[in-house]
Amino acid sequence: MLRSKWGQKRSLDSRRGYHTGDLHSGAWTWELEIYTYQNRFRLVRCSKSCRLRWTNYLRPGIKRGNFTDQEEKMIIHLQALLGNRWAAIASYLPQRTDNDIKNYWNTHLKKKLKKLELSPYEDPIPMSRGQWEKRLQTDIHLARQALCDALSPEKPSASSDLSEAKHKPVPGSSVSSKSVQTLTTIYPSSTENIAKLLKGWTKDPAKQAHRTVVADLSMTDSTFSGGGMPSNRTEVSDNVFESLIKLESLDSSTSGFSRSMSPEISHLQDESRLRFGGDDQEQLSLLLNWLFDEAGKEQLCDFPMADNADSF
DNA sequence: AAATATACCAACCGCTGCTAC
DNA sequence: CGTAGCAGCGGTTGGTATATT
Repeated sequence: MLRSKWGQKRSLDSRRGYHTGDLHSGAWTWELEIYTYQNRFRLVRCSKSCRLRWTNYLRPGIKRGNFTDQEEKMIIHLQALLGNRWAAIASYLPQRTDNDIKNYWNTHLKKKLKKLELSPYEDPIPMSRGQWEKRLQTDIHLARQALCDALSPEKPSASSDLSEAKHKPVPGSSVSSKSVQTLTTIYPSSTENIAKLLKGWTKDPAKQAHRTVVADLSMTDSTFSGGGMPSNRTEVSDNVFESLIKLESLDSSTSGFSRSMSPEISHLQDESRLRFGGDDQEQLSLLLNWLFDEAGKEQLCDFPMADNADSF
């Protein structure tokens, strides 16, 4: 029988005398696999299939098997922040492929969350989906506010709101006064990250902006449909910032998360810390222009998410 | 033991963006 | 500027293993 797929299971491969693991450990080339399959089954794979096979299955360093609790939490958290952007989520789990994460989400986590209707943060006290969404939005609000303050030169008392927040923890929010302090400490590096990320954008703002729109339009969020998640360009861009901030916040609180953080992000952080050692305001002003002028239809500081959160 | 249902996940499909020409 | 080729992404499919009846 001519199989239409590479061989579904490792055990099946083994029964055929074909061990992907052997290829891993040896001097593997994907040409070898093409050769093997073509001679064994007389199949001709297109380059796309081969690339996919490589990136999702054969690439060295891919971790297989069950997801750990830590990984599971990260996926849930990142999915909430980034939506179904599996590639982006996978960048924070270097050993897992986007396909793996996507499958795991669709087959396990969706059901799990639906069944339990609990907070993905796994607080000691179970929380309903609505409560969890409210808390998430409040967290995002605080992070957004922090970013706004950090970026706004016209607001000398930049952290006033935040200082207030320190004294008045938002009910239901997981951002305690302690974590707010964490946010305070992570402003600079977050700003730097954003400026760094925008570095590419500044090369061709129109294109990058278009990409963002396209990316957002193609984004669907089954979990949070109608839950106040991003629905336009500005918000989705903000979401990236929020995720950065949030992730850094987590970084401060969970070393495991820090360890598994995307090497790219880590690199950006390191590099930007060096770059922004002085008064490199150019990047910052570009960022501000982008945030407040071009995308000024919806001001960053309007905090629409907060309004939504209040409506719960 | 056989039939059926369910779970899992590698691979497929269609789309978009980038690059080279 | 238009086009072809390629890479990457996310949704979906369908083959297989396992559980249940």
